[in-house]
Amino acid sequence: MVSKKRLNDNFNGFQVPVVPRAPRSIRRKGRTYKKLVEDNELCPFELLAAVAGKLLQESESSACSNAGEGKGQLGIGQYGLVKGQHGNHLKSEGFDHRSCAESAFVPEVEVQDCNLLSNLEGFPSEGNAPILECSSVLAGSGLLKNVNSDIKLGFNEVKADKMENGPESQSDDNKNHINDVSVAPTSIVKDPIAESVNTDVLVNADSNVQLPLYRDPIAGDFLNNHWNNVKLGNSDDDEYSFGCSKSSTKIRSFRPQPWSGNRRIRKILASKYWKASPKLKDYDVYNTSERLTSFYRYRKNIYARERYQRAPIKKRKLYGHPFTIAYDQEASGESTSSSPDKRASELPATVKGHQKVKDSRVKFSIKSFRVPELYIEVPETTTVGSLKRTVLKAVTTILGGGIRVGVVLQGKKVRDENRTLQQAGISESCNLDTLGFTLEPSFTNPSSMTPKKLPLALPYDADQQFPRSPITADFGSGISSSSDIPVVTKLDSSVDNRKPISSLETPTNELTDGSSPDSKALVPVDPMNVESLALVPVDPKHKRGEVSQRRTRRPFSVSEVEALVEAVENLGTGRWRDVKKRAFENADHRTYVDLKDKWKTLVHTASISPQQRRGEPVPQDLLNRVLSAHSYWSQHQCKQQHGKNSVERLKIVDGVHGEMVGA
DNA sequence: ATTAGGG
DNA sequence: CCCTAAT
Repeated sequence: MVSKKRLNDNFNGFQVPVVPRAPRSIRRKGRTYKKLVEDNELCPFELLAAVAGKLLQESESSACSNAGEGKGQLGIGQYGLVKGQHGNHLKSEGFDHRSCAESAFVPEVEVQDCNLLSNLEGFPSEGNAPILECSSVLAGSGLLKNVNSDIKLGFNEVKADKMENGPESQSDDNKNHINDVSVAPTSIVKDPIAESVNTDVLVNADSNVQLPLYRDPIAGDFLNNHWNNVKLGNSDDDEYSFGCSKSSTKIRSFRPQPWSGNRRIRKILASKYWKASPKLKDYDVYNTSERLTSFYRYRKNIYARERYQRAPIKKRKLYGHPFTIAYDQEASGESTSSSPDKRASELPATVKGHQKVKDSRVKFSIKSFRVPELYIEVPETTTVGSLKRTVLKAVTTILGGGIRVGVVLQGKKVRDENRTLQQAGISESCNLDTLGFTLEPSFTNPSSMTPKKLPLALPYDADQQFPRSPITADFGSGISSSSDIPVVTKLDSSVDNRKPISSLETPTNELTDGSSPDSKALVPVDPMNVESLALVPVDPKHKRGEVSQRRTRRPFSVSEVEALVEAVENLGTGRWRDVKKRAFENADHRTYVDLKDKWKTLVHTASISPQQRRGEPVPQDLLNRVLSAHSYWSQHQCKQQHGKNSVERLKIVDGVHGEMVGA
């Protein structure tokens, strides 16, 4: 928690977030879900994955940073796969307009500890601010070994706003590199269609975006310490696939912005945030992401709305095999209690700097990251290239909003960042194969089932320039979509304004409650912590290897509440399954139990004074309806009788409160 | 698989 | 939201 706070503070406005993760929820999902699942396939965006990987590295490095700076690089693959609507498998085929991209895959990225990294690359440990560089990685290509501290993110087209935060004290000045991430949409250059999947080359961008991430250079002692690595390969795609919702099929949302592949934006991050915690221990991935966040934050232009979806039925299965893990090392398994000394001895070169290093290092090779579901909507006439750009934009938007990395073990999110890997069950003995990482936007709106809200507008920088290359032509169509701009407007004034906006602005706090936990999602392997942790008996609750995680909190939106109220008015309480079917058929993350619980809370909320209510305010009229319906159904033991009659009666009730009418 | 309730 | 018990 502490950390959480810390983070928030740092970020200034960024909230933490809600994490959109794949909902584990699925406790019971009806066939409906299955259907969805089937329909949806994963579409990987490598970018995100790459970024995520980067982040991870970074975070690690940052952790290390205290001691020294680590460098990590991320590679970003460019191509994302999009599935056809029906296609089940990921294919690299061209996409349909409507296809939903569920996830992006990233080539494997190997993340090494900072330490390792630092060692490897030798960047000067001192002084430089590490930067994350994301280079593109081709699929298949494997690991990035290099770790440089720089991350580069290039956004094509995006204009760079310059965000500069002054380099913080940290110093980075020059040192901090700005990251350029270049994600070049390959497509741009090439024929869109053809490229679909494979293409991508990374573009180098000259680009521009730089993110200086990091903190002061610190001694690299730290680095030295760890050597053991466990590799974890992630293979899952699905685990969290965010499905497209069935109904929607379409992707909603982003305003397409065309951009040229070449352009890049540069931004500077404030170094401040990048600082790593002084101690290695705490260091969490989060920081990294946050840093990024701050970095991007400025680009408010674009909003991507995300929905998190769940992979319904399969969820569990998926969870089961998200990762492939290879063990490099010996130690991890033992880690639990092994004595430090012993380990140390085991690790050769290892520990120079730290004495503590007892545990072995865990090396993670992340093949892909699951990205939250993105909804984008473009005209059918748009080109593939444009689509790609749109997707990219959406992705970058998300990134801009701040990305967080979540760790999922056996389908459960590991939220406690303070937990050691061992405690979390991430060790050889445990189920490494069930380990997964997710990228989570920091700001997200829980999607509601309501479509109307869904559309997101992405405000974008008007000024952005788009190259006028041949490609540009393509854009044209895409751009046309940009006509959607209005959408943006819509967003602002949208009905729900509160929601979307709030989501952005409101940070984390609220959402966080339940969900924020992510902030601690990644547990860096910290030798020191390990030790200390080792002393502590493992929490009985968590079996080794398994971390139980609560579902992410997804506050009901007003529209959802409205739908719920409506359904209950008509169906009565006690028929949650029906309510679910009737009003939340497409909301995979809302189980009937959730609806029941929500109703319970609504009744309570309606009973208390407005001052005592928390969270997103529910319109009083809705609350009145809640009370009316509750009252009504309490009197009419409805359970058995509902049906038509109910409607009538309700109306009567309404009269009383005057609200019922709705639908 | 649902429902009801407590935590 | 989770968990459990009872259906």
